[in-house]
Amino acid sequence: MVWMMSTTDLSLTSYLVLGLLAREGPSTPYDLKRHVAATLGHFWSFPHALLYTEPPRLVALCLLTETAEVHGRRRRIFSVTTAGLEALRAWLGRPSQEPTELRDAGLLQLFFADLGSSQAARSIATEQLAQHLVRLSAYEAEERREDDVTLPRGGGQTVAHWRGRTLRMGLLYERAAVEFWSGVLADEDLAEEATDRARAQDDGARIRA
Amino acid sequence: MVWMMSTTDLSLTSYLVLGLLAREGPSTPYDLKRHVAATLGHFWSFPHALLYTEPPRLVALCLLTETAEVHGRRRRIFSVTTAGLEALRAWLGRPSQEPTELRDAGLLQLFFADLGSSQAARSIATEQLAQHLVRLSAYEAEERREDDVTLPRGGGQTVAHWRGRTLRMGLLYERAAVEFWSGVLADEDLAEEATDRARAQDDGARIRA
DNA sequence: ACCGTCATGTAATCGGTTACATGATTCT
DNA sequence: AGAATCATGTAACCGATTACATGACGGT
Repeated sequence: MVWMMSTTDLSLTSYLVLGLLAREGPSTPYDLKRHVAATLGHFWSFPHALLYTEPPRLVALCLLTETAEVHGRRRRIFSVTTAGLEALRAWLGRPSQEPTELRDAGLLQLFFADLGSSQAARSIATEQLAQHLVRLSAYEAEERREDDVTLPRGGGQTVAHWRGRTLRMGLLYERAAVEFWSGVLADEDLAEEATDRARAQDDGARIRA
Repeated sequence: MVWMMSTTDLSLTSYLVLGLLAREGPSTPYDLKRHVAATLGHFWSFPHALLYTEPPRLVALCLLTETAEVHGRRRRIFSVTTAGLEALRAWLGRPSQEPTELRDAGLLQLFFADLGSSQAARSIATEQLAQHLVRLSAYEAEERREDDVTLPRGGGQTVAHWRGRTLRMGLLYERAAVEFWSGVLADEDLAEEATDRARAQDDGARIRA
């Protein structure tokens, strides 16, 4: 078999678009946007502009085709071509080895908290903990809803499995985050107690002197 | 107090550079690179080129100063200015609300695994699990080393706390990831068993017919 | 002296983000 | 009819990634 040109291999965004179109069939960028928002979008931001600009790129590579609507909202509808499907499958056949990219502004702030005010770490951790708790409970609510829909089917968990999985990864991450930030807060409390004690002792010494 | 121009607020990379310089004192981009590699770099990639191009940007904003070395390797040494420190502190005083960005190629592949071969999910999960196990044990080893260094000091955990923290977040994340991917593999095993059983039954029926 | 790796930097490209802008629908 | 939101798109900027390229240093 002749080896396919690697088409300067595609970005993860490309595969996202390719995959969604393969699964959902012909869609508009707005459709893509909604699907993303409901799944990966929870912890991996894909600004809507991306989902408008990426498909045309893929059309240029012959991995998609475009159908323009004539009246009403002249939206652009995209579909995968055979080549597109092939590219997607080829990618799926090569398990990725790239490490996870975990970018978190709060974590960066905590990392430098010692350079800020004495309360910096505490306030950062408080904020982060609050945020993660909110997201965690949102996920848990979504999970319950999902269960309600899925369980009645009984047995075969073949349908909408992918959806539950991103949900589950999000859940596990948020739990880890909550644990982490709680730990930070606890540490801070300990540290504060310690300095309080030290100060008290110091004051005592000063008074005695 | 007159409110500082927001200096078209800075990117996270800017704060990384600002913070490292504030903590470590005057450094070359290469110094920065090493510090990053030993801490955040584990799960947040900062290509070295960034650490060479970002400081000049900050110099232009008067947040850093540059000292050029004359002979030997004419390296560029950067230091924070008072304005730089101020910007850093101001940022630390505003706890971030941006959500975590969790970008993972493996997760994306899993999300679309149903569109690939029947073995796709399994091989993706196997690969990911292996990767995460490696990183997890690397973190654990590093944690032990860290403890060896830290514990003897006894009492006050004021030193090198930041380092342990990124380590800890990495650890918790990797544990979550290992749990996740193990779960995926288990699911796949169940699913395969089910289809095997179904096929066996089917074969049986065919033979009896 | 040579080789390998460490160290240092620059340039070009390209994808992602922000910002802008406007057209449809729906609801009141 | 008007407001609000949904839906749709474009363009410019800028940061990040890649690739290239070379200089110093340490060991043999």
